[in-house]
Amino acid sequence: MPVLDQKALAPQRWDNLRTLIRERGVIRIEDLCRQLKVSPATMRRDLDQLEESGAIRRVHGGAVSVESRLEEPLFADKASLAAREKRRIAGAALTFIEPDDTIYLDGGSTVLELARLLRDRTNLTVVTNSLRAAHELSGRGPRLILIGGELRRLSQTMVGPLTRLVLHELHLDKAFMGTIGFSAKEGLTTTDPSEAFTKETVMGQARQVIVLADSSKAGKVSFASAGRWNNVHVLITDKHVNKDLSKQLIKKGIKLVRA
Amino acid sequence: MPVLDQKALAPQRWDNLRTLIRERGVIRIEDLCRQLKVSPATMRRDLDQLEESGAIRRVHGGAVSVESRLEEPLFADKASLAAREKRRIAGAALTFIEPDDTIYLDGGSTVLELARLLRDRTNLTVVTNSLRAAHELSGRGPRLILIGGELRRLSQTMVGPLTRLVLHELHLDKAFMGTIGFSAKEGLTTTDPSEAFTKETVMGQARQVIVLADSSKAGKVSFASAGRWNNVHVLITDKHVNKDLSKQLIKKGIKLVRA
DNA sequence: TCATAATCAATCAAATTCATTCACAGAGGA
DNA sequence: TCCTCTGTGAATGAATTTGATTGATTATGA
Repeated sequence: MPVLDQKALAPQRWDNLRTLIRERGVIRIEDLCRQLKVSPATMRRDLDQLEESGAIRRVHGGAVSVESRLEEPLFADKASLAAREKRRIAGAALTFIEPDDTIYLDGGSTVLELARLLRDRTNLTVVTNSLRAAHELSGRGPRLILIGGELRRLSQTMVGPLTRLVLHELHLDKAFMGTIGFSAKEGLTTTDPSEAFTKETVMGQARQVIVLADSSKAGKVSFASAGRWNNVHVLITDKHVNKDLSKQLIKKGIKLVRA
Repeated sequence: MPVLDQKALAPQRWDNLRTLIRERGVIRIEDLCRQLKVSPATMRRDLDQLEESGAIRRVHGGAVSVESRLEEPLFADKASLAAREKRRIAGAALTFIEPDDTIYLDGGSTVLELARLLRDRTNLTVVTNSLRAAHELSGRGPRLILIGGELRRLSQTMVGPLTRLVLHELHLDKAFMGTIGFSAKEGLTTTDPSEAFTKETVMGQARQVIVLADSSKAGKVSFASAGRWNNVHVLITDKHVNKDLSKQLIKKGIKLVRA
């Protein structure tokens, strides 16, 4: 990399910036400032631009290139933010579970937290399409029934038309559902139509439908509709959820729990 | 691994963490702190993040990689006993698999070895009732379909009447079956009637049935009948199997493979 | 079973990094 | 010349990350 002894124009700098970050995978702002001879403020502005264009991802203290294996967008950043909220929400969900219930556990990290809290319960039947929830309860815990289906690797859940077969044979007291997004108008939405199909089948099959979703999901609308509010009985979320949205949901007859 | 005395950015630390844990299988927090030069508090926070993303699993005192299944000592012991034979048998089974096949993988440690050998195959559909096999292929590999059913914890398989539903919808080119025991007279036997029911359903559904069983299973008769020889096409076992038994089986029309 | 030691989660304070605002400099146009 | 516009650097308070401390929880061995 050539050392610049002359102030470079902005587009040149961006080019060098891209190269530097791609080469090193990850680099801290301090180093970039030294190499490109600009102030931290300017560097941050540059990085903002590049992130906007999708070439890099900013992290606290520096930037990582999107090609690098350090970049792990899947669950990591999302989950870390709201991990505690998720546990709180899962805890609140526990109060809905009664002895000898048959409950359904959907995919998603919030519901997974609920699964973890059920490891010592034995007077319970858990039905699930989540491989991760199943794994969590595979050693000990409630009676466990997996619905069949095709594995969707991204979510580690079983989805698609095959899931209908087992579900139609079962009676579910309560279904605990996750979601990618929820909004007053569109209801629950998710990214994958097969996933959505299975969610709707479950919700049609359960006596009580309880949605677990932290406030980061609020207002989000994703690709596939996965259930309207008239099929939902309870929404458990956190305190940061919009007041306006809350009111609208309560008016729709949803019981709202803020954990 | 880059040796910088400069403080590493969080994503770098996470990457090193993932590598360390994957390499060693298990590692305690204390060691991680020393290696990555951070406080235990930070390390715990990092581990929480990685667990949330599914990359690792936390245990008291440290972390284990999700690949290494140290949590099931019972199963591990069994697997190590005749591990080499099992791998040889699984390797021999590979030759029966053709591109674009739809195959069934039963429970048991020998069939699990076969699953491991399929991690890089994508032109394949795998149907299974084994949670372990599913876990083995959950990250990448063939299209994966799980049949539903109740989890039998001892074998980590889905069994019982519910399994029939999905199976009846599918056409299986080859079924690779495990067993507790096999004998010329009684055929395949297993300990649990529900398990036996599912095995028989599968064998009725598959065009070709291939049994994988090392010689320690030979002559054993267990509680529940899980299939007679006229439903079996191939038996893959090892060289130590009794000559007399071999002859009897060949006479029954079984193709015998000694791996 | 109990006691002990190790480990953990929660909280706080310090340090670092960040976003925002403002002022300044130079380029180009009227 | 004056004005505006853009890009830059500096300064501020806000936010994030980190390590230390605490009391609680969990494993281990007698």
